[in-house]
Amino acid sequence: MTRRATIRDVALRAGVSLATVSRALNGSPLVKEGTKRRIVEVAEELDFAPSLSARRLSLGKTQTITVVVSFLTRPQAAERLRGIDAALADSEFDLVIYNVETVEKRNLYFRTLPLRQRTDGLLVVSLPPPDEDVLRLQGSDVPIVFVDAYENTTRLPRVLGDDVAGGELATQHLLELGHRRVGFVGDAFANPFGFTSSRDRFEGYERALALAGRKHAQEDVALGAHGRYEARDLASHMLSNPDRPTAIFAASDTQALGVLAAAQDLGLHVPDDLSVVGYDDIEACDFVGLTTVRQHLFESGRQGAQLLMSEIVRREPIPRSVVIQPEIVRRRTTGPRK
Amino acid sequence: MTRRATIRDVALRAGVSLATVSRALNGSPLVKEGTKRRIVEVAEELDFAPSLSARRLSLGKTQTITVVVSFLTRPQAAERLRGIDAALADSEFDLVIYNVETVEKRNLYFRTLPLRQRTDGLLVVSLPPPDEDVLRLQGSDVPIVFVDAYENTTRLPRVLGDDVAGGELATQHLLELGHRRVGFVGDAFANPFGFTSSRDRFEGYERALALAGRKHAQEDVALGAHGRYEARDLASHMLSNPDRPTAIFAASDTQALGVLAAAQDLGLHVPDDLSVVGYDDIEACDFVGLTTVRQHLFESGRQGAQLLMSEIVRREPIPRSVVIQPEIVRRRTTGPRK
DNA sequence: CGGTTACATGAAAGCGGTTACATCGGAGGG
DNA sequence: CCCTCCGATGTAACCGCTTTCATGTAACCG
Repeated sequence: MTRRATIRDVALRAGVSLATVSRALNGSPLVKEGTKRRIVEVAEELDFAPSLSARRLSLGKTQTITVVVSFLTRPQAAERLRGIDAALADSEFDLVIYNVETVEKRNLYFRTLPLRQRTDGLLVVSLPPPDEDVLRLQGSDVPIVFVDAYENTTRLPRVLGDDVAGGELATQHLLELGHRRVGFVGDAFANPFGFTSSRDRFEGYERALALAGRKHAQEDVALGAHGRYEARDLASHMLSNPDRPTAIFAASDTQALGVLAAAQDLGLHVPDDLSVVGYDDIEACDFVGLTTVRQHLFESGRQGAQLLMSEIVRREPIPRSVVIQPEIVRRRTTGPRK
Repeated sequence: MTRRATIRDVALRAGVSLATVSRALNGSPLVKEGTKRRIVEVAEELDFAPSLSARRLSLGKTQTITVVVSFLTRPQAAERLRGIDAALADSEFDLVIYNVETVEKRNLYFRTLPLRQRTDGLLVVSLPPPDEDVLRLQGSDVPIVFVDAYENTTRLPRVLGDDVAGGELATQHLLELGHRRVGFVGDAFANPFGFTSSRDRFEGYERALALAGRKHAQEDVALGAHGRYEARDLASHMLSNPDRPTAIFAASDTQALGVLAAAQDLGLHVPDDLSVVGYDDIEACDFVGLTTVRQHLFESGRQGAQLLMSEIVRREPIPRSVVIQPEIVRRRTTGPRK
């Protein structure tokens, strides 16, 4: 077993030509039944497997879908990836992954990946393109779909959650429970990647307040770096004030968990002294009992992948934006204002 | 911009031959500095990018590492994947991913993926090969490394955690705290994928008990399907007995979280009434305060990928088994027996 | 000043498939 | 009975790159 069999070897052994073998193995109707059988037999005997590289070169297709995802290990990313995998699992496409955790990597990938020579389609997850690449991406000959990337993707095909609506939902829920002062803990709006979810969720928060004829107090909004510990510190500060909000909406579950930790530190009982709502509905919510806004993560990945496939395979025009509506999931961290 | 430029176009425009362009672009020292500059210039003008398929076919390499991973969305898997990505990020290899959640998929992948024509190397994560494939894998011409797969990989290169030692560590920790009756909640030992972690951790548990001159009571061991809810039910039952263990070692963090839920249901205070130790050290442990056994997930992925790379690139003989030792992480769910 | 040598470049043969086009034998029609 | 046409197969070009081997040139040497 020194060298893998090629289509040539099969042809020789089966006593037919290359072309016939290729046709037979690709199920062309032009090959007589008997010949086909013989060829398949020989192919198995020789343990033949076609070279993907050769096939791809010849076909002029890469048979590959490239996924560029930011912060692969965040639970959201993994869940979306599974949705993508589900959509691709029974297709002929291979799934190639690039993980982005730095701006440099992002820039590099946006410059080098959207090429016909590299991939048949690009799926970009949770990563808005940098300004300088937008135009090129619009004119790209490679189909691209963005999932969970709002900024700079207006004229590109994308699947989005409605963060504003989600923020409104969360805040509304708290207001309905009778809370008058609702705090907000989120990411700083400006960030190197151009993530907008915190900003948009905040917008929904403001809108809900406005609809109730309210406005947030300056000190009820705390923004900082993403992360549980950072959120805990922010919340600690906010809650130490004796004149504090009775509810907090956090821009992500991770941050909501930080808020919960802060409450615990301060001896505040949840939900009696403080109600908390998060965002995303990651797995941890369930066992912590965190009320949150559910994005349909798996679904967003699946739909993104399907959009991309239909564009690639059927050359269908892509609807510009698919929006997936969030929903509120009530658990144990929210209750009526006491 | 109807057709992407090929190396031919560059050659033509630069007034040199194909060969020279290829050499120039691949940094061969054989090309005169001036020529090289001109070629690079023209290449940029034409926005040239080499076809990967053609390159791969010509080189006879796929420049691809294939990762087969079970249950991609489990936090462990994602973290390991990140380790793999880290090791590969600056290499020339693309990362192709196959997610396995059914036995059928597993069988399919083990049969079709380990081929020179498909990939330069295979990294199998948390998925022991089925019996019938072991021999073929041993004789495979594609370098393969297993990560976190014990069964059927004895004669294959692999990176393993020491589950027995981990189980012993966890149990020892509880014994040192003065607990006399330590329960075990884990997965059924038999399962379609051949996972062995629960069994091995149990073995460590027994060993620690034996070293302390103890033996577990029949009713202190509960096995069932993996999952938080399943574990909660098992623990509920075990803890309802008035004559119950004062500590429980769970075979995974997920299950430990179930045990905690059961304790809460029964009004048992942790750690005063019950100590709980998990396994894995997933992210949730930190905010729940769960004492656990840390496997070095990121590290295991990284080392697996590196092993594979060195085998591929330098044709180094692979050390058979790399074992990564677990360590105990003390948090708030364990305390002295009261 | 002719011959060797080192260096830069070109020509062409792959890599392993797919497929347009040519070919050939036999069935059907006039 | 010959011509046409069709279905099955073969031939060869091509996909775009790498690399061996040949070639030309200029520098170097005795």
